[in-house]
Amino acid sequence: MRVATWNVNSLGARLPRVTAWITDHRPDVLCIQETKLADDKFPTAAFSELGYETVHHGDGRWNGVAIVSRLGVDDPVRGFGSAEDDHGCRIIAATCGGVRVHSVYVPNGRSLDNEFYGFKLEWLGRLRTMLDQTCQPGDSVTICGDFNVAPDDGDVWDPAHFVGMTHVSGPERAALRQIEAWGLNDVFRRFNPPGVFTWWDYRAGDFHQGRGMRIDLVLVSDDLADRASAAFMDRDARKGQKPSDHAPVVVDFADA
DNA sequence: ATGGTGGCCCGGCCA
Repeated sequence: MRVATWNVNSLGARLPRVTAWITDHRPDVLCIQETKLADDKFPTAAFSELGYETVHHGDGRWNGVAIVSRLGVDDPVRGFGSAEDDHGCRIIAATCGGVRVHSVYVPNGRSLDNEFYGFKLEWLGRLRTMLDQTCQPGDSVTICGDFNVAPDDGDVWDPAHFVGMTHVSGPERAALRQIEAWGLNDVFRRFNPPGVFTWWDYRAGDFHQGRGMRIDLVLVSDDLADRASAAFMDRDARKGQKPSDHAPVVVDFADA
């Protein structure tokens, strides 16, 4: 099974690149973030033509998350599955080939003194609570998406540059560890050294200068972690005309 | 350097 995650920064602007990428890499499941589409504008047909089913959770201009799967999209849940607001369509779940898949777009947080930083920490806490309430230890589970947190200093181009900023702060990293402590593994690092990034600011030539961060993660339960056979970031997808500012992350699993 | 670029959709927000 091949699982991928990609923050496309507007599926409307990126659809040709996304369908071409799917054709080239044939993921079984692709989690998409920042579709920036309302549900009624989601390009279902473009994916069904490629053999994929989809579920989407979006209300228009901001955020929006989707799961694209050729292993089914059973029991979809939009948002946190409760009355709690997910702060603008930032999480969707579905079961794909027996694996409970979550596509997440964690709030950015803006800055440590901004109220949105508090929302970010709350949101990460709610993600852990949702796991406790909807998944059982022993289930096959993955949470894929743009976490807007770099797990450790090897995941940013210059730790000194980020002192006092979001994405690297202690509380964010602690909240991420609390999610992993449910029983999830950041398997990418097993196959890649520090300094392999997934996001580069559009500005100032950051991509070409190597000034990036690894904030797009594929977290998997122990059974999946045991079967992980490869993990890579597709740098080519960040190149060329009209790229997203994120590259896709791909993890392969041997059959059970 | 409070810059820079890109997406939304047309003035300003968001990343």
